[in-house]
Amino acid sequence: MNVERMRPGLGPLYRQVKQRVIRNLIDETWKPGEMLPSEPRLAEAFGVSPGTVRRALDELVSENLLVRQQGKGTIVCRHDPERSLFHFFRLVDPAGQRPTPASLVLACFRRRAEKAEAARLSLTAGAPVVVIDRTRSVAGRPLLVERLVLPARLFGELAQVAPADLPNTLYTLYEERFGVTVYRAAEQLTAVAATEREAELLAVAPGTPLLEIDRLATSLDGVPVEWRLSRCRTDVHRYRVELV
Amino acid sequence: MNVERMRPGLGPLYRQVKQRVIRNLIDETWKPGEMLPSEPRLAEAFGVSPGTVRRALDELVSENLLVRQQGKGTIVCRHDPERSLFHFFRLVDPAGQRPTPASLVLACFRRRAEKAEAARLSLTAGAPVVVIDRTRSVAGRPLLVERLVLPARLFGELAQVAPADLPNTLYTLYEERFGVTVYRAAEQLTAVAATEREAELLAVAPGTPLLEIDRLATSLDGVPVEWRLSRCRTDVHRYRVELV
DNA sequence: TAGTGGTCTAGACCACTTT
DNA sequence: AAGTGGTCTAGACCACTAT
Repeated sequence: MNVERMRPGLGPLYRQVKQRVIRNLIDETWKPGEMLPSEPRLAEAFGVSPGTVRRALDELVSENLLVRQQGKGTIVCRHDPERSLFHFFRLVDPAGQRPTPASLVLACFRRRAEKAEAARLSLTAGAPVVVIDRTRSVAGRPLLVERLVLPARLFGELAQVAPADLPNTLYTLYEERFGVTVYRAAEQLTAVAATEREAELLAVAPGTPLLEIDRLATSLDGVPVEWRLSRCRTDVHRYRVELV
Repeated sequence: MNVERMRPGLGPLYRQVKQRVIRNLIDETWKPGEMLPSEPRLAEAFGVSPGTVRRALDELVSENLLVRQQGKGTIVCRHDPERSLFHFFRLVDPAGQRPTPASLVLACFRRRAEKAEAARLSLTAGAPVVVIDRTRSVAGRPLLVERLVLPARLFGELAQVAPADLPNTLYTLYEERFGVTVYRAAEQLTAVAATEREAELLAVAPGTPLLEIDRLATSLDGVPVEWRLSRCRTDVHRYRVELV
């Protein structure tokens, strides 16, 4: 086909195809869980060869945005409850297994962003945010306490949800209810001492060392959508990372 | 070529090619820093098409075992001091920059493995190991204290090296002196309280929360080659992870 | 100029799923 | 039987590096 048509110096053709696919994911032309057109069909639609489409999809699969199913087709990744946990939750038990924590929402309300929050979420000072405080437990034992801060522009109605109705795996909710797909996150870990309140919530002595996880999650288009600050007991569970 | 010749049900052809390349890396047919034969040459040698070789090399590049240099060729990754740090060292300063820590070796000796050490390194009970205790500092300020345990079978002579001669980036030494390439590691993080000795070495109060990093490093052939237990101050530096 | 990796195309055959 | 992704091949042209 006519290569010139697609390439005003924007790099390799397969990356342009990849970006067009991502755009279709952002505007929900193809929604999570849905199937994409077949590779030959996409190739024709984009005016490139099947091999080029394949390479674009390869990258998207390796970035966990798509899943291939041999003989069936390619579908848009979904934040099923399992995936949500398996993908971003890095705490494992002594046997290396991921636990299934249960949430207890302590508070869920709307207010203006504090300075640090606005900075972290790239919001203007004082922009409205939704704040969620909760604890998560495994087998009845408290594991962590955390605060989530979200831009109200994206998640405004969240503050009206009854705390008890907030699901355990929020990313599924973000996706199904607000059309926001979290697909990348950066975490920063430090060791801190438990405050009085944290100690009480986690059933440990004040001053106990806790693992603080500071996570900033971004959506498909690179916009920060959630700031999450967790403090975890690590007497049983540990944070696991594979370095390649 | 004759596909049957290479495939007794061992999976895709390009993975068999990949394994053959890895074997050549293990037995040092191609050493770190050296250049591989060109892709057409490899294709001929392996009796497959260039595209298949390319796909095998693609995976090895994405696993950081090879580096491509357009117009020149493909070389075997080397644990340069920078790479060594950039690749496995996850602590960053407040600006997100990786520091260049300086090492101070406290001890380096040989003894029999303790039970936990043998288990972790897949050694028989009481097998000889080399133990290194050291601290690492940034800008004169202590950052972490750590103990490394290595199988003496692989690193026997290490115990005879004068502590002052041990380089800052050990993985370079492992590779150049002992032919051991570390290419994968798993880390487990917990929060712990500083002991008296750690507090002294790190210039903090006893009981200060520290980030404990438990790292098991494995070589090309999947054998554990180093167990490293670090305890870090996180008042300035933080452990950073990207979740994709 | 020759050789290398980087990209793109085109078409074959296989394994799997669906109808 | 038809359609899908998975693999493998073959050859074109480009960008870069060395000489």
